[in-house]
Amino acid sequence: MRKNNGDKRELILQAAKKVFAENGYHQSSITQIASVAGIGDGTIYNYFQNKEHILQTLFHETIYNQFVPGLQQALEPYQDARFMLLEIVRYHFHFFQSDPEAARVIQIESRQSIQRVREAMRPGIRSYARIIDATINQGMEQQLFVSDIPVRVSRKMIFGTLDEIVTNWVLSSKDYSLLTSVEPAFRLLLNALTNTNKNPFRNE
Amino acid sequence: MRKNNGDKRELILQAAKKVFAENGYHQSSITQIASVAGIGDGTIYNYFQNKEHILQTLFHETIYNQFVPGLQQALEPYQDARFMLLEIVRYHFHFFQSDPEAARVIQIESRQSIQRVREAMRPGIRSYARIIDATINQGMEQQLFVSDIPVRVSRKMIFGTLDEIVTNWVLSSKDYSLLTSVEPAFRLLLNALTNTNKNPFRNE
Amino acid sequence: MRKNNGDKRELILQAAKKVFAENGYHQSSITQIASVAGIGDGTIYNYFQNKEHILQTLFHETIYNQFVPGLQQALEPYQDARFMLLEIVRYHFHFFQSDPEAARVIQIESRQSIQRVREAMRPGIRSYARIIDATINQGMEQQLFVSDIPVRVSRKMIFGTLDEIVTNWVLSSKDYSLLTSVEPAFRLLLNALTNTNKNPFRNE
Amino acid sequence: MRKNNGDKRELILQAAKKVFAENGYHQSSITQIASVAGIGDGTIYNYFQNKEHILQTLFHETIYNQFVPGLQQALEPYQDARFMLLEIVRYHFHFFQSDPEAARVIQIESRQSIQRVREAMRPGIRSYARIIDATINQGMEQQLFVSDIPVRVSRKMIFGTLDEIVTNWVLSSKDYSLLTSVEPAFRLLLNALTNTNKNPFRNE
DNA sequence: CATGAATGAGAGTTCATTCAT
DNA sequence: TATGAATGAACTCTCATTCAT
Repeated sequence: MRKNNGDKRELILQAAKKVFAENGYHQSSITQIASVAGIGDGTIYNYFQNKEHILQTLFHETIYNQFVPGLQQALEPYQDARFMLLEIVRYHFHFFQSDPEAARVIQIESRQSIQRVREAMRPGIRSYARIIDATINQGMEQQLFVSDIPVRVSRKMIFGTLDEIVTNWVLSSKDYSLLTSVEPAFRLLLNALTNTNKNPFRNE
Repeated sequence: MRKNNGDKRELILQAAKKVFAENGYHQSSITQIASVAGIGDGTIYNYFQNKEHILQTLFHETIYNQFVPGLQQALEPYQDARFMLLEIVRYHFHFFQSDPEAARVIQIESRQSIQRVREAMRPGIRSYARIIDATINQGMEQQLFVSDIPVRVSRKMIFGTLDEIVTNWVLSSKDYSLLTSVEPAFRLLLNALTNTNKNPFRNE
Repeated sequence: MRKNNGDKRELILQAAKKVFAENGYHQSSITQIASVAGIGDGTIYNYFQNKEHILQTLFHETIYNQFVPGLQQALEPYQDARFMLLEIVRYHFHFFQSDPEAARVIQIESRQSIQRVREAMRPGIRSYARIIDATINQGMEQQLFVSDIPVRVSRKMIFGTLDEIVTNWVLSSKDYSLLTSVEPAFRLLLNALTNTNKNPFRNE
Repeated sequence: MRKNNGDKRELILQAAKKVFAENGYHQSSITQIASVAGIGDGTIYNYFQNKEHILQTLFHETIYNQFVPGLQQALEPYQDARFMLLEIVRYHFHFFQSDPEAARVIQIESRQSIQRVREAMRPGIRSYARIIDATINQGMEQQLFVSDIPVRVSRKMIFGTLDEIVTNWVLSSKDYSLLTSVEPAFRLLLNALTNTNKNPFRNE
């Protein structure tokens, strides 16, 4: 049975993920991707408008179609914002650890200054942001989290922290498990969000 | 009297910063940089080995020669780790706010998958990391900061948070001041490092 | 049906031969070659790794694949080393006369100081040298040629003489036939190799 | 005392000889030559019109001003054309052996297909040719040399043979003395010019 | 005369994209 | 739909030559 279109499209995406992860977007050529996919160069253009479009799609499908839905599902069981935060941390690390190539492409290659690539990233990023925001808001409603910090800033802290830890891991030899960072990262973030210090410079 | 090397070299770096910030490294050409600098293409090669070398130098000079020394000086007056943390936050935001082009290049272009570029960044990044680590350690010695979180993780949180906030600002229309984020970001980070949730899931 | 590789490759080689013959290797550009071949610049790189490789191939194909096999065939009928020497002279002049562009490239451009080019020529040159050496040895076995001169030196005389005559012709207006030199050159070389003078400085 | 013009001109020529011999004409840069000469790039243009002109001059001075006069002087004592031929062989090999860098430039680098370079070579070559021709003519008048071969062809044999031997030596590791070739080369050439094979294919 | 920083034309080469098959 | 040879714009980089000092 001949491969259907869906398969071939996916084939190209997987090949591109591999090649981008290995060499970087600008150092990768269409010929390389086609070669890894075992197809002709021209065939790629039946499925993607251009090279840039592959990267856009790769990002969009990974974040918007995989990461975010998976996270939503993973959060469903929880009500307590603290548990939800823990799950976000765990899920984030787990996701990228289980697909290091995707991690590399997302963390490194998508940070291109190409405007169109950034725009393709936006819906996925925004969905993720909304989930984090909802969690923070819920924590505030549950009077578990500080309420005098703009949600936006808290969210950037959460995302920035997770992102930084993953990026460091991606660029390392990856000989340690990302999951060992779940606990300390969670505790830091929970600390940050938990309201107790009225006067930060108190000397009690 | 002839322009000395320092002048011309600096001229090229400034032009490159501008062009890289506007178009991104890979989308920038030597001809563009030369044109902005008001010099001939070939002149650039009297001062830099190649295009990559310009980017490397830009990073190194900005982080290692400007950012880090400035931060060290800014931290000198302080003893209390909490004040030092505040100064780190303030300085970080202030630095990039006052040179948005540098910010763009540092925040975005540094995410290159070119190994040599990453390596050129390393000394600067590591110096910065050492300063943050020293601050955290000092806070722990002063029994101000929690001591049961690996310094490495705390540092990544701090850096990741600041980085994320700056990146968002850089990619935005920049119509708000980064300095408005000093307070909330500091409070979050201080909370993270000072709060103690012995039992994070307690329901008191 | 699409042109096959052989055609396009040959097309490029012929164009390069023409252009190199006219301007010399270093004064020839890829664009000129492509233009003469009636193809795009980039196409050349589908068949040759780089400009140097074209020159190497040109040498190799001309000497190793054309000149030497043709000479071997031409020598087959002969047993007497003197007839073989005559045929070498005749064939050498005939070959280059019938392809003056090849002659020019071989005679002039081969004097490149580029090591890789020299190395590409070696197999062809060595094959030719072996044929000449075999002829000389045969003449000595047949007691027709002097046996107290190193074969190596005799071969250099033969090759040097033919080469010099061709080079002069190539650089001239080529308004005379190389073949007029067959007889005198042959007679000189045969004289040189024929053993009769015991005392070179005799005054008989 | 400051170096006078003659010195500096000579300095440049010597530097160029060295650099050309080492890297080849096209692979050598003005900057390299200036550097070896210990002067500024621009200074070279006070003494030579351009890079090509240096090569032309180098050739001209070496052959026309050094090689040829030296040969004329070396030939003076001799009357017998055979001794003159011997001296030509000896002198030719001696000259290039004692200045291998000159040899390399003359044998290899001057064989460029640049028309103007070839033209600059002509007077020197022609002078040398005239000396060889005179020697051959003298030998014929003295009834020592065969008179039924065009002088032009004999001269090409002589020059081609010597040239080929020197070229091979230049391109070799030069671990043998060129002078070992004096005797066999001379004997071959003398044979060529003196033997008489009225019927070359006789079976006596 | 001497300098060497500045120049810019021109080189070789790459590679995303097209399109005839 | 699949192909991959062909393309040529665009790139980085070199270096002979100039000229203000």
